[in-house]
This record gives sequence, structure tokens and C-alpha cells, in this order.
Amino acid sequence: MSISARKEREFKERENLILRTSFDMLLTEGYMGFTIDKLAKKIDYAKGTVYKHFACKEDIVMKILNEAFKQRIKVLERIKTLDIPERALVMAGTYGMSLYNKLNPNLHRLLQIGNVESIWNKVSQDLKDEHNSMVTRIFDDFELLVQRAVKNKNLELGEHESIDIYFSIICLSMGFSGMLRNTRDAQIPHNVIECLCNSRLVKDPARVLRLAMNTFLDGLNWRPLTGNYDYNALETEVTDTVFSDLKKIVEGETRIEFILDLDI
Amino acid sequence: MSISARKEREFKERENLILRTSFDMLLTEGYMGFTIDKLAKKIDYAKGTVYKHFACKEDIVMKILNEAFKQRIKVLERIKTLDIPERALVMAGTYGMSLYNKLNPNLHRLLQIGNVESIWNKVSQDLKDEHNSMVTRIFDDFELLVQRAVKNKNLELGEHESIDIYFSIICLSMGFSGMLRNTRDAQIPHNVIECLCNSRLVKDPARVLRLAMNTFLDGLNWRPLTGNYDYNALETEVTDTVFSDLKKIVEGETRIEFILDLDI
DNA sequence: GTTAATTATTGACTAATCGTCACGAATTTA
DNA sequence: TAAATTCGTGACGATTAGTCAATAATTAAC
Repeated sequence: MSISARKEREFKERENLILRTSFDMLLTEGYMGFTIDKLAKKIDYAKGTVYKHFACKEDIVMKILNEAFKQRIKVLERIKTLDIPERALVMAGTYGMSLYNKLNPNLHRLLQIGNVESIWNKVSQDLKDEHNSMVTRIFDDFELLVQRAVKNKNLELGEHESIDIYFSIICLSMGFSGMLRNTRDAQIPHNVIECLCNSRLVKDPARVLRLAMNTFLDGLNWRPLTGNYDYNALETEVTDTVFSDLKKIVEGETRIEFILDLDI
Repeated sequence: MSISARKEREFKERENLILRTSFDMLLTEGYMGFTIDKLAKKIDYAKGTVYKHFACKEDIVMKILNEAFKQRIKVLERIKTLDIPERALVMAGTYGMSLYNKLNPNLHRLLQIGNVESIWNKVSQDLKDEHNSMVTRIFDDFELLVQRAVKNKNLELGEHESIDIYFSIICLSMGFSGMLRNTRDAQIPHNVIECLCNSRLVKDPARVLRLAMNTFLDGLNWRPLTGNYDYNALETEVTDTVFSDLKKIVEGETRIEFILDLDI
């Protein structure tokens, strides 16, 4: 019994090694540079062993994405403890995501890989299911939030349906994260959007997203409006309380080796 | 002389054949299913001949993306003839893009391919340059529009810089087009977002984007506000005038075989 | 009209890559 | 200790991107 438990633990450890090494390769060499042969050589196991863990290359990538997604959800769900208006919850979530994205500015580049249809199609069904259920969960949470705001008379739907609103919010965040990575790490920009972020002085894209989000919510007339609530104070507050651990890491007080090791 | 001109024309025609066939393969079989061997067999030329036209596989994809981008810009620039407030110009552009996206609902799936870093890195410098200059042009046009609105006292920047505003607008559109393709063609949804669009009845994502855009501009207090200007009438009008040809195609009065053949 | 020079096209070839699987090594069970 | 089972391996088949020497077609020269 105890021996098979050790085996199991060793197997789990090797899986972690595979994920950690793959993540590293993906970030340094890109999707095309990430090959199973190189991976096997790096972790000093035979190729066949890797395939004992994952059915295909794409499954490794999707597993990493799913683990990162789990972390994201955990960060987002921390706001559930806050007793503030619904709109402030939306903003608090945005602040949390800002911080989380700074933990690993390169993470969202991997998301683009998962969005490529021909890659997604190769992923095993169970990993797709896992991914889908997480997205569904995010959508559900947002829907409840919008409905609660309507019920509490902080928001009128007007021409909108509730799906329109939370769908727009998600699109806005996705649009931003898709278009830029944090410029803190002075790497070579990989596309023109990133060049423009530098040349046109978008110094803190996350700040622009927060502004845009507030602007959009003002446009919806979702109360409390910017003028009637100190969202900057809210940012400071949540950053120092529910997200204080993330803040410490971002500010360099804590070092992390591998984002997915992080106990969030 | 006339003989070499014929040669040149034939070369150009073959290049078009390559692009058209590649485009078709990319849409039906995805990036992974798009191989030079298959392409060569389909167009009935040897592989080496394909490489006389393009330095690598990625260049073919980027060439298609650039051609599509050129069309997009042409559509967008039609609004320059309109004598309406700056904000109405932004919306008119959005309406035009909505129509253009409907011409080929699958086109934006290719954009995701170009966004993958390891693919972008393989593209030849001249194609990258071409792409970059087009993005720059879009950004420049938007910047002028924002500045004109400020000058004409239709918009105050407040906490924003002008880059923040047009960057947000572009992110919003990109977020939407990245997250969904038009649901008109009843293909199998390729990811969970598309499933959700169906299951949660986002029947017309383009409509939601138009709503979101107006909401955002209202939030900026960019005049004329929704209440003071009939943006629905504007949509009808521009659809029937500057974009009437696109409308006809979308409504099926004209058939197109290959989007890039379209003379826009 | 014939031949030489040039240009265009070809597909066999190399190197890389994914994923498989029969075999041998290690471990557990009897 | 021997048999049974599980684990790990890397050679192998199948595909693929991109190259390049050889061949075919075209043009130029006379």
C-alpha cells in the first residue's frame, strides 16, 4: 500500500515537472519551439514516458491553461466575501485580475494558443470539458451579479438583456488581455500592438482597462457611478486586504519560481 | 516585352490561386491541416513552385491576413466622406465593420493565428512591416478623430489621455471579434465561448458590440449622447448609402466566391 | 530554322517532428 | 526464489517544412 502511494506521488511529481518545464519552454521558445523530444531530453525521461501522462502535445498546453484558469477563478472568487455594491464587486474583480496578470505577464500569451481552432480541436474531451465548465462558471457568476444589481435597483437593463452586459464586460477584459502583455518586462515586443503600446506610451495597460471598465459601467448608468463612489479608494483597499498576497509578490517582496506552484 | 508581361500575369494569377486555395484550406481544415504538400497537390503544382512565391508557410497566412486587413481599412475609410459628428463617425465605422465581418464570418478566426507569437515570428519582415503600417494607420485615424472631438468640444478628456480612449475602443472591438464568430452559419462551435453564445442566446453578437460601443461612448460623455442622436437611424442610413454594396452581399443578393476577390 | 543561354518547374531528399509499441527493466505478488 | 505485473524506453513509421540539383520550357542569338 505505502509503496503504491509512493509510486503515485512520484508520478504526480513527474507530471508537475512536465508541466513546469513545458510552461518554461512555451514562454521562452513559443509554441512552435515546444517539442516533445526537447521536453523529454530536458526532463531526462524518454518520450514514451511523457505520453504516459498526456495523450498529446496539445493536452499539455491545455492542462497548463486550465490550471492557470483555476487560479484566476480562485482570485476572482475572493471578492465574494466583500460587502459592497454589485458594481464595486465588478471593479474589485478587475483589480484582482490586474494583479494576477502582473504575476506572470506572459501567461495570457498562452491563452492565444488555446484559442487557435486547430489546436483546440486536438485537445482531449475531458480537458475541454474542464475548460468549458470553468468558463460557464465565470459567466454564471456574472449573470447573478447583474441580476442582483437589477433587483437592488442599482441598474436598469433598458435596451439590454443581462447577457449583453456581462458578455460585454468579459469581451472588454478579453480584448485588453489579448492585445497586450504587461510592459514591465522589457522584452522585444512581439507584434505591432505591443510596439504601439511602447511608442505611444500606454505605460500601464491594466490602468487603461480599469478606466475603460468604469467608463463602460457609467455608460450603463450602473450605480454607484464614478462620481458617487471612490473607486480608487476601493482599489487601494482590496489590494491591501483580499489581494494583499498578490500585491506583495508583484512588488517583489516574495519570489515565485513557477506561477502554478503558487498557492492561491 | 509582351511575352514577359504574360509571364508576369500568369505568375500573379498563380499567386492568387495559391492564396485562394490556402484560404479555403485554412477555413476548412484549420492551421494544422494546412500543409504545403496538400496545397501543392490541390493547385497541381510542385511544392518548389509554391516556394517561389512565398518564403514560408506563415507568409502565405500573413499575406491573406494583410489582404483582408486592406479591405477592412478601405471599408473603414469610406466614412471619411460623411459630414456627421465625430462620435457618429466612430459608430458608422462600427456599422461598416459589422457588415464586413458578416461577409465572411470565418475570417477573424485567421486573425487568431496571426496573433500566435511563434507564427508571427516566422513571417518575413516585409509582410510584418506591411501589417504594422496598417495598424499604425488605424491608430492614427482614431487619434485624429478623438482630438477633433475634443477641439469641437464634443468630448472632454478628463482623467483620460486620447490614447486611452481610442485604445479602449479598439480593444472593445477586438475583444468581441476575438470571442465569437457570427452564428449565422450553423457550424459546430469551436470553443466554449461560441457554445455559450448559442446556449445563452447571443443571437447577434455584432448588435451587442454596437450597444456596448454606444454605452462606452456615453460613459465618456462623448456627445451627441445616445439620447440626443438617433444612432439607429444612422445605422440604417449608412447601411443603405456608403455600405449599400456590403448590405446587398450580406443579404444574399450578390454571391461571392472568395472574399479577397471582392472589389471594395 | 537551329542552337545556345536563360529561366521556370519539378519532386526526390534532408532534417525534424509526433505519436506508437514491442521489448527489456524494475517492481510486486505468490 | 520464481512468476506476474507494471513501468520506462527509444527505435520506428508516418508526416511535414523547406532545399536544390536535374530537367523542361522558353527566350535570345545567329
